[in-house]
Amino acid sequence: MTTKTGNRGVPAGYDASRYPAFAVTVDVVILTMVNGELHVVLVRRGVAPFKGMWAIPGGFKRPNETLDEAAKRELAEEAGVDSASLLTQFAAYGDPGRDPRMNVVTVAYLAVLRDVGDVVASTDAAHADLVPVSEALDGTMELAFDHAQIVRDAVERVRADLELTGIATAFVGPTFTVAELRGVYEAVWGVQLDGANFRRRVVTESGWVIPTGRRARPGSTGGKPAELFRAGRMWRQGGPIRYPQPTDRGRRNQ
Amino acid sequence: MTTKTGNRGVPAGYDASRYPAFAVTVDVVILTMVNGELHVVLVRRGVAPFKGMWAIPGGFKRPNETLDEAAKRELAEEAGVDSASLLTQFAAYGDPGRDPRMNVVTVAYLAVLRDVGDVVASTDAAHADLVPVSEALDGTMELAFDHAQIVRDAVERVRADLELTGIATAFVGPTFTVAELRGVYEAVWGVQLDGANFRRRVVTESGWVIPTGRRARPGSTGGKPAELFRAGRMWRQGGPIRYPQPTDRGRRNQ
DNA sequence: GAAGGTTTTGGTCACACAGACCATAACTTC
DNA sequence: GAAGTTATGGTCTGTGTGACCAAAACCTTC
Repeated sequence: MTTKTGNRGVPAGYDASRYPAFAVTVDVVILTMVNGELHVVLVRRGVAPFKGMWAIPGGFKRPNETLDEAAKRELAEEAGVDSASLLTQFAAYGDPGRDPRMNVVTVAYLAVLRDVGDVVASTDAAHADLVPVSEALDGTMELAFDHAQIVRDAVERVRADLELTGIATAFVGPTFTVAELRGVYEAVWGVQLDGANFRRRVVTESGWVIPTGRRARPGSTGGKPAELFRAGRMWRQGGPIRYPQPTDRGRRNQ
Repeated sequence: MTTKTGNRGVPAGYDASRYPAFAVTVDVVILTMVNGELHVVLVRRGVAPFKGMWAIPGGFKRPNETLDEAAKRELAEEAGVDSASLLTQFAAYGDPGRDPRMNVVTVAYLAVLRDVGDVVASTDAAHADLVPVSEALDGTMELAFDHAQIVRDAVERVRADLELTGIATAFVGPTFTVAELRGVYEAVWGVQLDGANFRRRVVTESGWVIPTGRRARPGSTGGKPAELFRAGRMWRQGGPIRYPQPTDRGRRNQ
């Protein structure tokens, strides 16, 4: 490895100080399902700039870590989460002036958590909060930097990945009911799916869900107790559900 | 905009020099169709490190330009291309040691060109070359930095985008034949598609292709001259062709 | 404990679509 | 002309999807 002190083998034109220096940050959009609605983890900024405004967790990348490692570290430090079901990079932002202090290029990650009822409580800083994405993006909440755009892009990514990857299973626990899984699709896409058709798709074709034999306790509103499943291997190669195409056929109840 | 000299409004903790400095580069994977095969534009590095090896075009981001602008500039400077049909960011790479000189984070872009028969000739540096991606990735060509992985990721992205976006039309000219368009899918996916079924899909349903009334001159091998089409508006909302699902039904000729 | 409401879960039906497969038209070269 | 090649239009069949119905198994309330 060539060190900065020794110039051997490196021509004179390659003086590192000649090239513009940037700070590189990693920001993590943490999404999860709460009460059948998509939520995002936001923190309150305690320092300028944008002091007191909401922001997504993030921080500076260190020279000796990869981008993925930095994202994992920030996830743990700022949101108090040890391991997410899913952590993927999805975009980079580098507009001049996006940070008033200096030139900052940020790499954005998408994290999906399951069952984060205690995340808000467990974070030691106690400044992290779960906010519905609808509220975070409807303009009433002012987000720091270009974080509103970053959250928008993350949600857009999830919507697309729902068809292409097994990201839906990252929103639910290790065991789950069919209705729970369907709720993920309905919340992220903002649609209503037929429960019977959804079940047929994932439970009839083998490989998507594996029955555990146990049943979930019905909610306070009653109903037949649902079977509990584990995620199968097929989720590695995509998702079983496609975004519903509007048909002009039977639209009886409308 | 806050300058580095004045510290007004910024707390003492925010000394920019305290945070690790990175160089930020933008690299562009330029893909195009040549002779029914997917090709990538590579340049020979004239300077260390990796002098003499192949690399994808790229360069340092300037502080006063956005990432998208930097990509457009590099596309013009290094490959001699004024405007690509498509230029999208798709990943960022920041592993420590990926550049032996210093800490470099690179943002990778995917560019798709149509009709680049003269690109290689027109580039003033005359060091750009069109290489089949199969050759670029089969291990015989040594690519600088982590550029082999970047090209792999770009191709993977194109494969997925073929179903989701109108990226297929970026590979063909402003007017094209159905067979030309089908060739894009066959080359990128590495599959054989039935010509009749493909035509029915894109030409029967309106909005995908618009007939121009003209016909293309048949190739030297003969055949009925094909109709020339323009791309319709539907490509904005996705692609009409899905990756073929292997069926176990009629496999007569095999 | 009976009644009514709710959720799960299994089934049917019809339509659209995708893939396989001809068949014909319109060009090329030999 | 004859033979080969490509484009283009058509048919057919199995599969999948969406809409819908109905029974099963729980809850709460009277």
